[in-house]
Amino acid sequence: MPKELEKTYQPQSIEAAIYKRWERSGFFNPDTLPGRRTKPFTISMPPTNVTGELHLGHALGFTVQDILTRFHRMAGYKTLWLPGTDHAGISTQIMVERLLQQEGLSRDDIGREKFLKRVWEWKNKYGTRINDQTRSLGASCDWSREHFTMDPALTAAVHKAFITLFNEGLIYRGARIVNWCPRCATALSDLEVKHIETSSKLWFIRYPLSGSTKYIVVATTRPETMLGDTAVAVNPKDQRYTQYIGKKIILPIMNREIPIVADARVDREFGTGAVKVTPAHDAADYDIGTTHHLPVINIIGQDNKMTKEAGEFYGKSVQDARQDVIARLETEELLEKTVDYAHHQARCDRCNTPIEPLISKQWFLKIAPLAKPAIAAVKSGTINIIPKRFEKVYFHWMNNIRDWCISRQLWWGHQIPIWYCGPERTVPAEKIGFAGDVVRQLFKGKTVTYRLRDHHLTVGDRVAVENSTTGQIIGIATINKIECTTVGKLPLDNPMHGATYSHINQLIARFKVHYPKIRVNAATPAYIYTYSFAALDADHGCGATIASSDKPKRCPHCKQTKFLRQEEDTLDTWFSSGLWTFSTLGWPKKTIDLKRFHPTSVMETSWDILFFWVARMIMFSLKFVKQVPFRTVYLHGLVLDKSGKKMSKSKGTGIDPLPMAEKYGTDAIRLSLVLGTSAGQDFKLSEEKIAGYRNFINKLWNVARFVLSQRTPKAQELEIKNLADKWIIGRLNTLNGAVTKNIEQFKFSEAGTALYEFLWHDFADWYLEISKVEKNYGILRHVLSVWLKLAHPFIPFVTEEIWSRLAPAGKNNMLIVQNWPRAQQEQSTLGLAFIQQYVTLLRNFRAENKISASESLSVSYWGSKAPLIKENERWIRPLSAVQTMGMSEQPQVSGSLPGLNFFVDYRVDASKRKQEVVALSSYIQKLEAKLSNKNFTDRAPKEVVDEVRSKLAEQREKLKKLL
RNA sequence: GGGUUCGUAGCUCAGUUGGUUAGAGCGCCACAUUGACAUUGUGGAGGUCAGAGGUUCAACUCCUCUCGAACCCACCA
Repeated sequence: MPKELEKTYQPQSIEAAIYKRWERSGFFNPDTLPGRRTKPFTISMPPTNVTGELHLGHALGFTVQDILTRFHRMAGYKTLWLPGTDHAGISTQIMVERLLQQEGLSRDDIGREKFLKRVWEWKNKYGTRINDQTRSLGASCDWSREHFTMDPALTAAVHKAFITLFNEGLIYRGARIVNWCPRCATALSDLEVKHIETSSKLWFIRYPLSGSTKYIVVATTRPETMLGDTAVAVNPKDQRYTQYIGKKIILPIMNREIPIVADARVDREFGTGAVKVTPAHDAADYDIGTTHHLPVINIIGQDNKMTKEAGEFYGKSVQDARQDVIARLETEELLEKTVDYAHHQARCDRCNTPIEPLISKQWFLKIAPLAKPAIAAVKSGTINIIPKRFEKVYFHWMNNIRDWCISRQLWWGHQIPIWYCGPERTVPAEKIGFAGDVVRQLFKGKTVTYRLRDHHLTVGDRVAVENSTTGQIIGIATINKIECTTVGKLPLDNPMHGATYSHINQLIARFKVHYPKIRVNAATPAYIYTYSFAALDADHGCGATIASSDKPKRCPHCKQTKFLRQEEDTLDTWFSSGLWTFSTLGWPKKTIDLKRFHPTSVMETSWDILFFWVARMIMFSLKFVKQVPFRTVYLHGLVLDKSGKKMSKSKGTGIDPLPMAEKYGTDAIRLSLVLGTSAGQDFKLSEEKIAGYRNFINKLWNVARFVLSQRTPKAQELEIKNLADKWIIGRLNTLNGAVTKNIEQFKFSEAGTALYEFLWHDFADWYLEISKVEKNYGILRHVLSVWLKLAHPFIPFVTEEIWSRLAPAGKNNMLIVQNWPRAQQEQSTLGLAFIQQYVTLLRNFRAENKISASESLSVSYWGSKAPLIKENERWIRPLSAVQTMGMSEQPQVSGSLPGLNFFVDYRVDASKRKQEVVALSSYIQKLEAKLSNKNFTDRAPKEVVDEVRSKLAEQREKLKKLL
């Protein structure tokens, strides 16, 4: 005998024990699920960042995923929900850096190895905590298959992916302008940069024309970058400036002569129509600089300080340099004016530091070739995105995608599986998918042509120098001068900067061996870059770049061992999570799991990582396993605080899910996250809402208490004995169908709301009350048990607990593995619906006439439906709080329904009745107007017209009785 | 600059392919209450569905515009 239930539901004492029972049962694991299951259902849990603790967004995601998982498990699928955590490179590193900061240390103080040890300690602590929290939210995921993005198996997958892409020439290394976060001291991808509206100023600076007293005025938000200007650009169609195109300007302060170039990208409307061009520190200027072959002068270093190139400002912070430059310009009367200006400033997504665009050597992934099939997969419907409107956003982003900077100068992450043979990290890569550079080099007084295995080199880079005729590495040298001249067209589609015609044939011959896919194209302009080297280091590696997971035994090219050194950069954290759906199933090994569970069924995550993650998974999965990673993407909205802002722990506006779960129960939290919300739509959540669902859970608890308090012989369980039985079974069937359909269509709110309405209103308010009279407790118990199954995906804890007391015990008799109910035959619910209206009218009568409860009422009723009332009088009386009731015709009418009149023996307030007459008349008028409209009767469907007709007749009859 | 979402009862939000006198929860008002449940029950008040046009027999729902709010993307210095 189950011990008696507490008067109110106490989640705290129940949840942990139930979770433990589930976990021990093995039901989370598809391999140990009972029953014959052939069709797989897989969800790959978005790996939780090990940065800290869970927030409500996680709780929402887990809830939706758990609903889907539990539903499919009960519906007979071989169900796998695979959990895991993400190392979250930059975010976690920041957390640990902050921790160190409290100890007065920086990561450089303790070094890479010790720092990583600290991060692992962090990861172990928070990874465990997060998994515990995930358990406490009821997630029915298979912990035996749990993964972490830096597990050895997943690291192997990352290496495999990187090396494959590298060998195919899709990954390359080059010096490009990138988003540099000075605080994190790393490059970032475009996605990791947020644009925040900032009020700033626009400075108008005079640039004197060379050999003239005239000047051109340029406008800038960053006056300090003028030190690195190498041109002024104007729109070629701008009448104001056409005469100056090709002329020179003397750059103030630096006194450097720079050209005026024409470029269509310059907006004539903005500022003065003339733009200062700083290729080294602005992405747009970088592009202009590339077009016009402008020199690139780095005046800002990675430490956010001015470089030697900044002359007298060397060593100053960017902010100080700005003030000093402005002051200098003012004293030289070159500052025309300053105006207030609001613009969007680029900031680091993680630490909010303003981004400094810098040229630095990074690894990039050519992503357009991967994007193409990924676009097709969504376009063809192989992948479905819910809600659909996000498909548009996806297409827009994918169609405009730019190469992805995948290297990070972080310590926490997957170290790039690249090995260099040589002492310097600037030694360029060999197999990088483009032809490379051939340079004429002035060295030791002789002109020799060498080949460099990279382009976009800058002064100060140390490079491996190879004799391109013999292929022999001569040494490692430092570039101290670069010049550029244009020579004409080259026959290769990749920019072969600096190739001379005499070497092209040799090169093609060479590259045909290494890069059989290289294509020939006659339209590429070529330039000769002449690099001068300061010194040659004879003790060197061969400069080869080797892609390898482990340290190679020796350099495959020069066979030396002593110069091998791994690339120090790590990969963007999203590179590894992009492999998540298949790396966690064993890829690159051909595992049974991979075959069975991939593609996964549903990807459930929040819309704000559509690009970061979802898009990348689609691209990588198509690339590496030739399958979509998932069939459906369900995007949930963001949980907002009361004021409609994204919840933030630092601002204290967040609701922490775990104390809430402690206070109100996990089931209540889950309902509050899923009910009244819709896919992709952000929503506000308040504690009051959670409390409301706690009340519902308690209501359920008490319903169960009542049901359990009644003895029921098993045999009579499904015997429909009366009108109410018929009705509740009918309603239950409808509910069953609706819940099933709505979950299948990802309409969780509708499914949950239907469950809520049924339990509280149909079942508790009506059926349960009736059953106190009718005492058909078999049906009562049956309905509750079916309802528990239907509701289990939403509120697993309380349903499992009640189930354990309702059903015979036994491992396989846990609710979590019960078969999903199938809707039974339809039952007519009309009879009871009619009585409900009657009861409501009577209750209404008492309330509106302010008849106190103690006063007893006597009611007579008659009409064609009267026998129906007569049959059920025994429970209608208590429900309507009428003491005496009988079938007999009366001269007066207190109220009526179609086929039923009733009279209450009580003096009533006449004004109430008057109000009702007015309302009824106006409604009747409305219906009449509708029917007298010939257009309506002719064109509207017959059913609609008939409905209006019968309604009108009904209302007219009602009115007649009232008068 | 391009794009998206939202504007429905005091508050938080539902509203499926256009057809019910527009719904729920919370709050409010009135009444009830010792046996499933005060984390309760019964009843009620409260909305010209942001505004203006249009399409239609019929518009909260479709179209256009306007006004508010939020967000995403983008190299206007």
